[in-house]
Parts: sequence; C-alpha cells; structure tokens
Amino acid sequence: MIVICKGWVTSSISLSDGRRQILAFFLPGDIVSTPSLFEPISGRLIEAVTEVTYRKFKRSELKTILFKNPSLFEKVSKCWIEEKANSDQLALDLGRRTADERIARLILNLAERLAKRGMVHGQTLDFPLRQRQIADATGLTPVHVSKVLGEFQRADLIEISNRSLVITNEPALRQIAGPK
Amino acid sequence: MIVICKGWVTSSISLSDGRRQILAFFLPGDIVSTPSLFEPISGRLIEAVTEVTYRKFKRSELKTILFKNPSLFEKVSKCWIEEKANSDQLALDLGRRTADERIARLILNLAERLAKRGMVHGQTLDFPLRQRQIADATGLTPVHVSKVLGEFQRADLIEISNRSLVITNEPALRQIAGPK
DNA sequence: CGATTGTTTGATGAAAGTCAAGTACCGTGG
DNA sequence: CCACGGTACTTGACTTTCATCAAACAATCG
Repeated sequence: MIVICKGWVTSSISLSDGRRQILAFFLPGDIVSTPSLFEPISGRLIEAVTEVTYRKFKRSELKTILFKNPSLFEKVSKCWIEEKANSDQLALDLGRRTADERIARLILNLAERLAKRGMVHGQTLDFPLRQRQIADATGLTPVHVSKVLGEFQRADLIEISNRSLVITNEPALRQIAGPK
Repeated sequence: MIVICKGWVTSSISLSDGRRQILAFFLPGDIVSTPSLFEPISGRLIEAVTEVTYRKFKRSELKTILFKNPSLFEKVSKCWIEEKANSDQLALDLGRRTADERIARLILNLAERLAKRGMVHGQTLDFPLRQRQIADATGLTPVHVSKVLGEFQRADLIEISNRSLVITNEPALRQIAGPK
C-alpha cells in the first residue's frame, strides 16, 4: 500500500489496441488504491505525472495493525465507500456528460481537492497534466481537449500557463460543469 | 445488506436534469452493493428490472459475525476487489469504447454471468431488459440502442424475442466486442 | 378496446473524432 | 549560447458517430 507524499500520480487501464482510460488522479496524502490494501490488484497501471515521493507500507504489517485496532475498520470502510462514490461519479461523467462538462468538472474537482490540502493560492494551482492525460481521464481525444481548453481560456474562465492554472471565473465554470 | 434470490436488479445514479447512468445489474446470488455492507450508501437508486425476491441482513449482525470469523475478511476483501474491477471496466467501456462494442460486451457479460449460475440453456437466456435500460447502462440513447440491436439481429449475431435472447454467433459477437 | 409504454425507422443535426500542417516548448549536445 | 530533434499544443478542414426529432407500428395491460 502506497501513500503519496509529494507529486501527482495516475491509475489507468488500457486495451490491447492502446486505448487508455485514467481512473483516478492521486494527490499528496492520498492512498493509492484502497482495494489493494490487502491484496495486489492486477491490470492497473500506476504512473507518475510529476516527480513523486511516497511511503510504502507492507501488507502484512497493515493486517496485524488493523486486527489489533478493529475501530480502524470504520476508517477503511469509509475510505472504500468514498472510492466507490468516485468510481460511480466517473461512470456518470463518462456515460452521460458532454465534453465541456467533463473537463470543467475535472478542473473543479482537482482544484477542490488541492484546496483541502492548502495547495491553492488565491485561485491559482499547480496543474502538471498534459492534455493527453486530460483526454485519457475524460474519454476524449487530445485534440478535442485542446479545443475545449482554448475556448475556456478565450471565455476567461481559466488561464493556463507554466503548468499552473487560475480559475478566473469559478461561477461560470461551475455553470458549464452542469447539474450535480 | 441485500442478496438477490430471484430476478434482476439495477443500481444507478442520476443528475437533476434526468440523465441517468446504470452502474450495475445484479443477478440472483449477487450481493447488492458491497460498500453498503457496513454503512448505508447515498445517491444510488436500486430498482427491480423484473419481479424480485431477496434476503436482507442486518448490518449489526453482519458486523458481529465478521468479527467472530476474521477469515471472512478475506472474502469481503475479494468481493470488494471484484466490484472495483467492474467499476473500472465500466469506466473503460464508457470512456473508450464505441456503441457497438459496449452493447456487445453488455450482452456477453450478462450471458457469462448467467451461465455461471446455470441460467443459460443452449445459447438462450432470459433477457428482461428494456432498451431504455440498456441505453442507461451503456451511456447511449434508446434510439441508438434499437438501431444497434437491429443490426446485430439482421447480421444473425443474436435473436431477441419474448424477453429472451439467443446468441447465434458468439465468435462474431466477441469480435465486435473488441479487444480485451 | 383504448391508453400507455416500448420499439423501429428515416431524416436531420450536433458533438466529437481524424487528419494534417504549422507553431511553440524543451532538453541535449556541440 | 545556439542548433537540433522530439514532444506537446493549436488550428482548420473534413468525417464519423451518435443524438434528436418525429412518425408509425407493436406490445401490454387495465
């Protein structure tokens, strides 16, 4: 089991013909894949987006710790439910939302998570993602991602430069992100 | 916690404007939503596709049983991992596969699960789904689902009638379902 | 049997994909 | 410091896939 200390990480699956879907971004403090707490998980590719530092825990140790403190199961269960909720939202986004909505939501979602960690200054946040990664996370093509991000910037909703992003008009961006 | 004894059940989430995504179909023997083993889960709608019979377990009882038999945690953990794997596949399907692939895979997937339960006779299986439900599971419109199913039938891949489905050309259907 | 709900079909449109060319942005080695 | 090569991003023309709309037809059920 791995906990991110610094940097961004993705988890993804791909088809043999190269199509790829990013399932989640992990930020500092996140546990990489709760289901793999007890057992390894196959078919998923964990990749660094940026330079990363992390801590690794032995599964065997975890088990003994957990069984000594049954109250921790509450925590694990919470974690699990949260992760399931994220998966479900992802399915809803990919199945039922437009490209604009998906991209707007990805940005807002990351901003929110970074804010919780005190990693947003004003409305500015580190944004190390390549457009190819945004595409793989939203089920779109890099070309289309470029067009949408271009529109967002021309509409003064966001500004991207130097791997950092400013949300210049959050209400409007939320508007585009669509109903909850 | 609920276990299906007879019939089909869906779990779904929706947006306030009515867009809906079906997250899973539960068949006889399935546990409805493992994450809800310990805690209730919100925002999800559980619906019967057919007449359903089920068994209900009290969460409190479950907990005591589990803590008396720690070996059961292995089972729970397996179940959890399986469910996560399904979520991930769903994301991949919705994000990266074409309409034909999604529908072919849905059919094959259900057939496989029913087969495990001895509920397929020859190549014939009960198929109570409405096209609207197939649409909500695959992120498509009912109209498009109708067209694709029509093509599949005209190409003699499947036959649908009276809420039952025959896979008449499984290899070809797998072909359409695309790479794994 | 009428009313409702589900399915089929065709015409049309919109969203997103593909292709291709050009530009900007690095990192490396000279 | 600059030139080179590679990757990433942008843009426009064009295509494909799927959605929308609408009408007809079928099935289901009180």
